[in-house]
Amino acid sequence: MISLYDTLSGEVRPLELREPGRVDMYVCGPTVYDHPHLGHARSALTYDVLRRYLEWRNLEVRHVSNVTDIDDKIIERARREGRTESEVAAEWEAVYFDVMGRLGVLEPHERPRATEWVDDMVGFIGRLMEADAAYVTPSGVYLRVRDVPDYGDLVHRSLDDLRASAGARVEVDEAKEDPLDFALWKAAKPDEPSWPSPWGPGRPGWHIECVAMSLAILGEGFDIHGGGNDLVFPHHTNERAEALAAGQTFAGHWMHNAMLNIDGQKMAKSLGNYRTVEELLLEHPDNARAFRLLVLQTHYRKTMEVTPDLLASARAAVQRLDALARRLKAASTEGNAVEPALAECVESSLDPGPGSSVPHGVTERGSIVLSDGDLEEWRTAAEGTAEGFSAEPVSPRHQRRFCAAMDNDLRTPLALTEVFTLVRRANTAFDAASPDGRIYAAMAIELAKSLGLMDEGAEPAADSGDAEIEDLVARRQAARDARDWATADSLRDELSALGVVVEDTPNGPIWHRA
RNA sequence: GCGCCGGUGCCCGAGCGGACCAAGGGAACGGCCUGCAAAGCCGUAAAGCCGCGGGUUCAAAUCCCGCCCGGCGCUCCA
Repeated sequence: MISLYDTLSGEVRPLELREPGRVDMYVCGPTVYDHPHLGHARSALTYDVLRRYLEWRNLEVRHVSNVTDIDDKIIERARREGRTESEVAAEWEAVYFDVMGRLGVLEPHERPRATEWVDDMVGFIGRLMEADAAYVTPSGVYLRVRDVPDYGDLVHRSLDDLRASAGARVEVDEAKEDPLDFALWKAAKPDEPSWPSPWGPGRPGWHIECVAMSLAILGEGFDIHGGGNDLVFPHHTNERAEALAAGQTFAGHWMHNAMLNIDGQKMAKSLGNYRTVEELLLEHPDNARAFRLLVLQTHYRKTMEVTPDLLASARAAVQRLDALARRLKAASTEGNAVEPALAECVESSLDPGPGSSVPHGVTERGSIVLSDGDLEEWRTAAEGTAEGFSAEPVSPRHQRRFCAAMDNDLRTPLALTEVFTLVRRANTAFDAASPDGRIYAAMAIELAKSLGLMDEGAEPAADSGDAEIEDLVARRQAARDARDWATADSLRDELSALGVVVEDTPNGPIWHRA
């Protein structure tokens, strides 16, 4: 049973799926006109982790995320650069997905572009007009907010309250019936791209695209609608109003991630502490995973801090995971992956309890290296019957706690606790030359993978320098065997000059790039 | 002004009524391991009793009231 905080009801509620076994989620994506910043990254990572976890629990996820490729900012940039809006949007859309990909964010299954769905939006507005929920003014088509039942429910504010602050910052269009009414369709202005409509040429208002596309692609009552918490009002409130006014059932669950602070202050261009993801990635090769870890170490509904120190600390933690992965690899005799069997073990300890509507288990994952014997041992160990093993039932217990934490509104900081506890147990067991080491290590890595913390096709594949390095490592080992420390140390210096770190283990030396 | 969210050790950050837990990560220091390292493990005491002041309770970091401080939102915004 997986529960998530629902902004609308204001409480953590079980995720009731429209269709058992499948989760349909729509997440508000970027407006593509500039470099993606760390805030975009946090948001994308939040939903990436949700998706990965749901999939890891064997749910089929359909993840849709829009690309807003027409709006004021894009028009402005296009004008400034003397290009077309679609050129600007195409450029930044490519940058966005490239950057997110480098952060390990899985691509949404569908990423509809607003400009390709204008017909649907026009159709949707047409239905609102027919229902007399909207009206036309010289500047466009507006939704009549006062007729929408429970308009302010998502922000938990009354209509009067909202009305009181409406216009406080933005000039109110006198033609509107009510200051809260918002544009569904903006009448074309000179030199702006426009599309035809029954109300004259123009372009869609901000909110209509998400309603039209989410309902068209996922259908009524889809499971989760997500985005940053700055979208709760007005964006999501207005999307919801449009859907309600059209008589359509909208999202079942509203999910919002919190913002982030840089060096203790909100990140803003005006404060000069605006950080792009590209800068982050350039700074250090491990920053992609370090940032993900940082995101995971803070609950998604809480403002997170980003400072150079925190990033460095997260990098150290990530390296700890990598070190364990190397240890596991070195300790595994033959590289025969027996993945499905391990998955079975994992699944056996994932029992969500009676009455759960959520299927459980794990999807197939590659690259955990264990022998068949290990698995058998693990299984019996889990039953607490095998001699020489103490891993039981500790390992499954950590996993259960991990799932319990994740199931309870994605408490990733708590879930990580289990991962790192497993890491320590694994290392302790390895130190003691206990067979438990591989079990703990495999489990720790499996859990880390479910959060996207371990690179998928892990093995970076031998590159050209490897033969040379292997040779140096071997010669150093030979020198050590001959107790020729001077030679051994100078060879280690050579390796370190190549950016290679050697670690001596009971199973012989292993090395990795720093 | 209205609404919301936080204030826990050197830093980040769990815990949200009692137990194994004030978790986990990072930093620092000491020790073990090591030919030396790296990695790893172990330990760190009397000023962390959980922003401050009251209250509820047999029992509160956890609930209630007030106050102080910080952050965010109120149609640009992840």
